[in-house]
Amino acid sequence: MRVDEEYLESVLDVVETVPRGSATTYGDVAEVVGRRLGRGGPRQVGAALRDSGGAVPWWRVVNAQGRPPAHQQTRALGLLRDEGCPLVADGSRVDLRSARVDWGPAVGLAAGEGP
DNA sequence: AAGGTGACTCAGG
DNA sequence: GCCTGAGCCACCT
Repeated sequence: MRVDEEYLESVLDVVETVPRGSATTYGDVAEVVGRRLGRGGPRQVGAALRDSGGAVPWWRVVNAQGRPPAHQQTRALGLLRDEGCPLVADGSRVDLRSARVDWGPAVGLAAGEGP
């Protein structure tokens, strides 16, 4: 499945803002992008990142359990560990309680970001 | 038009 | 913690 250009761009935009050493979830990205475009969901975010081909720090985007995508799991966890992102004790997943970026209720609606 | 698919999520057992 | 099933959205046969 592919996503259209506009959606892809928005997703990349948001993911690029995730600072080194933290992470976010597909659901959160979907919420912010959805706020701007009024469409999409977590699955669309996944599709967008898949299509983006590494143009953004995709490894900072994990699922609701703090687990990176199955295909790139080892790779992602390694990168996250290297950049100092908080992981759980066994390093198998991100500790979202401390690593998760908290996007305020208005992120994505700031002037110049919306349609 | 109809059914399949997936880098998702949530509730249940 | 792991597995299931239902819900989900947009694209692809």
